[in-house]
Amino acid sequence: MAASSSMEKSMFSFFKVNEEHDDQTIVSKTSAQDVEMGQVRQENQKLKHTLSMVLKDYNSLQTHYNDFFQQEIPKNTKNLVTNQEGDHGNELISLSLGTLSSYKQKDSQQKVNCFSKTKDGGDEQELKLGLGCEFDMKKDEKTQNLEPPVHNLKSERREDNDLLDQIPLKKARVSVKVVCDTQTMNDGCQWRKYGQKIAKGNPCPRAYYRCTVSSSCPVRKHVQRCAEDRSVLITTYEGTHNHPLSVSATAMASTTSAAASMLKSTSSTSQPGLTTTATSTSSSTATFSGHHGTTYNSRPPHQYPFYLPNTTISTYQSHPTITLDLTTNPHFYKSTSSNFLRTQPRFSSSSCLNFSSPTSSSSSSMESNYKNPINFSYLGRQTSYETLYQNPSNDNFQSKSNSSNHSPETIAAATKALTANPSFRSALAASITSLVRNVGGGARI
DNA sequence: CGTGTTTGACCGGCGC
DNA sequence: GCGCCGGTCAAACACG
Repeated sequence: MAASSSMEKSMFSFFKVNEEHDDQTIVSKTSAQDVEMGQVRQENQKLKHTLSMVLKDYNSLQTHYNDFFQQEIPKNTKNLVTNQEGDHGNELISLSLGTLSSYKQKDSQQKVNCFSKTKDGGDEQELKLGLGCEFDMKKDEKTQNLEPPVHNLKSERREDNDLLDQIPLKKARVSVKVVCDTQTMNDGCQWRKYGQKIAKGNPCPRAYYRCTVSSSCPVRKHVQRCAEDRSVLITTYEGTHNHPLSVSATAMASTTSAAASMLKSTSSTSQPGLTTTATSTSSSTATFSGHHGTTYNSRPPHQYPFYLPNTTISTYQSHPTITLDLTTNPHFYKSTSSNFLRTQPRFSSSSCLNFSSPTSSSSSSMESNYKNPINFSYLGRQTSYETLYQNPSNDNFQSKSNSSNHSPETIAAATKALTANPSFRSALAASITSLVRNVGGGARI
């Protein structure tokens, strides 16, 4: 016991000493921690300040962005309307954009390439990106002057446009072909069926729908199964939504808008050496096959301002119509990013159309494209090339862009060109929202 | 009862 | 002028 008590004493003294030492240590540590805390607080303040600055910059940029569109779109519209004067039959096409939303895969086992019926409550969130795309479907000579000619062959240009010019064009239509086993594909909009007809040459009835999101919305669509392949659903959109689109509705709006942009460009770009095979009277279609399964009408692919896979431009019943065939699996999308630049000399942001087909479960390449932001970035680069290529004032950059050396100036110039391209904005809206959705796994925008 | 669909009638554009 | 055809209307009907 004695030993134990002495041990206790020594232990006590030990702890006592240690305690005193600890007190001193604690005091010194506390002061050190105070200093450290002060530094952390200062850093925190700095970070807060930085964050507020970033937010401020972001808001400022957003404001400028909105202002830019508010100024740019009416300006373009004004020009186009002016160009329409004295040109009967021309109509202004306007497709407004919102954003994409989360689409849930209906059934991974199901080989259905259409939009899911699943409606996410979060999709009700209304966003307006304001990426309007308004244009004249048939540009006359005045309009042509608005865009710098790619080649100095105006006479040939007139020939090129004959196909479209000879036909008094009505509202443009965008037709989307998807493999879908449901009666209609869910594109996010609310539709009300108002009619059904058996169209000539197709035993399958054509159903007519109108948008019911807004009572005054003029947008129509008709849905019809393909005569050759009943699993293919052909949805044709016409008109402009005059109301904010739900997030989920924007996918198709973006797609159709970008496609319509392609139509615009089609009717305004010089195309030397054109060979057409237009035959019909009320409908005319001059078709050629481009690379990677791309089908264009009237113009060879290397001359086309836009490069859309499996896309057909035609006029039907005096309606310029662009058909997006999402039923096939173009190896366009399988191009590696490096090959992408080398082998696809003329792209446009519109090539991103398939971003808007997120529920594709049958097309792995499309899906991979959808999930791969790299492809998008290259598409964007190609867009910049296209824009600059059409702009003689950017010859300097054009030569730069042809090389593989991408200096900061080059990137800056590309960025400038990108933001100036309405088509890019269209695809950007679709792409960003798709990517965000994809990355976030259903994250809301 | 409100909302959406069905379906025959009707309209307008176009070709002959 | 007539017929064809695409597109729309609107009454009847179905459904929740």
